[in-house]
Amino acid sequence: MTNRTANLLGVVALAITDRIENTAREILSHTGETPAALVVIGYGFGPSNDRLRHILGLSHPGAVRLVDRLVADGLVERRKGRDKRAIALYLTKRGKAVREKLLKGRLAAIRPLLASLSTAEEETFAAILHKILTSMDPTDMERRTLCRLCDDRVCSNCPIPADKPSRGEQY
Amino acid sequence: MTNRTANLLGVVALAITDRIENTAREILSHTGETPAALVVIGYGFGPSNDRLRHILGLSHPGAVRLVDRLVADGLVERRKGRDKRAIALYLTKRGKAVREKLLKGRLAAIRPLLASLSTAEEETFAAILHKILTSMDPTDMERRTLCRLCDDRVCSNCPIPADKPSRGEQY
DNA sequence: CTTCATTATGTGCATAGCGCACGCAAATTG
DNA sequence: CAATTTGCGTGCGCTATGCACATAATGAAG
Repeated sequence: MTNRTANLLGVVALAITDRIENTAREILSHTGETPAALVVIGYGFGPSNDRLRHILGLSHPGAVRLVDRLVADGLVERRKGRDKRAIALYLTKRGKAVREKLLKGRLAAIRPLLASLSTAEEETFAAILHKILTSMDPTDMERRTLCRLCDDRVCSNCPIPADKPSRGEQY
Repeated sequence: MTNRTANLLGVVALAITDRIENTAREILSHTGETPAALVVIGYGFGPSNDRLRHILGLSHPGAVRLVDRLVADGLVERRKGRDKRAIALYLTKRGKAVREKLLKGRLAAIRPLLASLSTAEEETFAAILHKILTSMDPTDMERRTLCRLCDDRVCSNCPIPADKPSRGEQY
């Protein structure tokens, strides 16, 4: 029984990530974790390479090269970090614009799947999804990983990072 | 409002595909569409290269090379198709065993996320997921794509291919 | 305040997965 | 039976990524 539900959830999850990836590919000319990097950097806390790498689940060199690509595209800047060795990553104007498109495209890719639900059903659905996410109880770093594609502006009462480590500058 | 639900769904979808991919990576030493290929071929209808390629959303050469890898690993056999040019793909004994692990691993990766739900909640959740899938109304080929990781044995009343083209030999 | 470990970045090199352009054999069509 | 289409495979290249290594800055210990 639970297996049947799990299978259905797996199908929906696959359908959604397929759609999100396709949308991202049309907006950005990079795949893999690159779109996620743009979203994460765009939160504006100036992550170091190492921070980014952990959030994206990449190796250290992998993250360096990923940032290389984004810098080459004029989407990301490497600024000075709090150390002379550490860097701080920020989006350029163009980077912010692309990030915006990615976030909007992601939601637009998902929304049609909710169209067939009544308002009540959608509320129920959202409540269950919220419960699932709450039950995952991830560490702070894992939260960042989970939300690496999130549009935090639409995520009111977010079970993940909205209510978490100071949105200000560090973490 | 719908955006919030969409965002929550996006997070859950990402979490699940992450988990599924991680599980698959531990079982198989290949990534990308390779696990899906094993599942699809394992349905036993002897797909041609071209059929497989469409289901997986790959280019033609991409599918050829993917099959090359699986053949090299002793997981897949190229048999004669209905033409002298077409081939028919089948799993070897080892291929079937690996496929089994993949399917079990996938469900095991998803199941924990449902653990916090009550029986009633899970039923409601399954009903909504079912409704979403039904509303997608995909073509036959798209169904196969959606279900390219499915364990059809647990998919009773499946909105996708269980109730579709003859499970027998062709399609 | 020198020395050593740690932290943070970057580079050379290699690999996996995939696409494009092409070639060729078999089938189909007119 | 010529012309087109279908189906498979190959040469070549590219993107995203990892491993091993190099190097600079920081911090801790004597």
